[in-house]
Amino acid sequence: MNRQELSIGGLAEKTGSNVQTIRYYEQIGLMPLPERTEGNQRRYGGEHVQRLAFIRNARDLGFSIETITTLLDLAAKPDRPCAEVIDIAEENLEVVRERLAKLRALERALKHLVASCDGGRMKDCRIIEALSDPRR
Amino acid sequence: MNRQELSIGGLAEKTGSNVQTIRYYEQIGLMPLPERTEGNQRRYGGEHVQRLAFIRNARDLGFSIETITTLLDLAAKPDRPCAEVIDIAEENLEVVRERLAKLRALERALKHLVASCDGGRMKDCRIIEALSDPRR
DNA sequence: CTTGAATCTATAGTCGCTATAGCTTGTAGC
DNA sequence: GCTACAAGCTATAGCGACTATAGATTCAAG
Repeated sequence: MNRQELSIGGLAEKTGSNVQTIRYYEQIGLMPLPERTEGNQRRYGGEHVQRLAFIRNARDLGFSIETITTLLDLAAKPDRPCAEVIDIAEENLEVVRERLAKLRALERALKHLVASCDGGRMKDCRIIEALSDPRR
Repeated sequence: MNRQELSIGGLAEKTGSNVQTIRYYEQIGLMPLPERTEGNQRRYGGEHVQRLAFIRNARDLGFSIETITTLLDLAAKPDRPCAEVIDIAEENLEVVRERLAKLRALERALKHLVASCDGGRMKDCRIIEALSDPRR
């Protein structure tokens, strides 16, 4: 009772994942094939739990699936320098910062838009007007 | 020479859009069907230009296509009160703010992650370690 | 044994686009 | 009128990361 004992639902619960997502990850090769019962049900052990935790942690931090694949490959090589991992994390941080900048600009524009209209009829609506502005 | 005179490429250029996107908008019903030449090419006039400008402006502000459909419907009713438009814009602003909060948290986590590793071997890599933390 | 929940595979959908293949039309230049 | 090339057309599939559903099987509890 310490080998592959988790059903897919059990694994999902343990890692805050979704059953469908786990199947999806298996399909795309991100999660290795698990053992199966005679009834063809998946059974997972500690290594799968760990790997899925890694994946979900990385997803939560905004790493793409492709990047996670790379990170997992790198993590499997204990004697390599971890400079590459640092690079990847830094790139990701940069992307997040760019997204933040864009969202901030968007917030500003929306705030301004909302403030520009004081109610009334649709034909005088400043929001509709602003949205109707010609482009370029 | 002032009726429907713009080709789809012309419309795309005038509104900073993409030909494919315009066709997509037509397919999902967001853009009305235009007139056609004998050779079956689309030809657009001022009303289409205006409508597409509205759509792109709204998309730029993060409104979903569904919401834009609603806004367009509302805009077509000049005597209605524009309270609904204000509500929609405010909701959208709220969504943007939530996304901002999430991204800020993400930036913080990533910043911390990047700072936690000072190079070395993969087996001592603090980033990999952090990603390997158990869930929940 | 029965029942109901969980599991399975296959397939399609979500959101908002974007790309491509193969064919036709339009336009400019000769 | 012919040629060449760009732009147009429809149909279909793909992108990224999931998510849902249908119909069938397995599992576990009573």
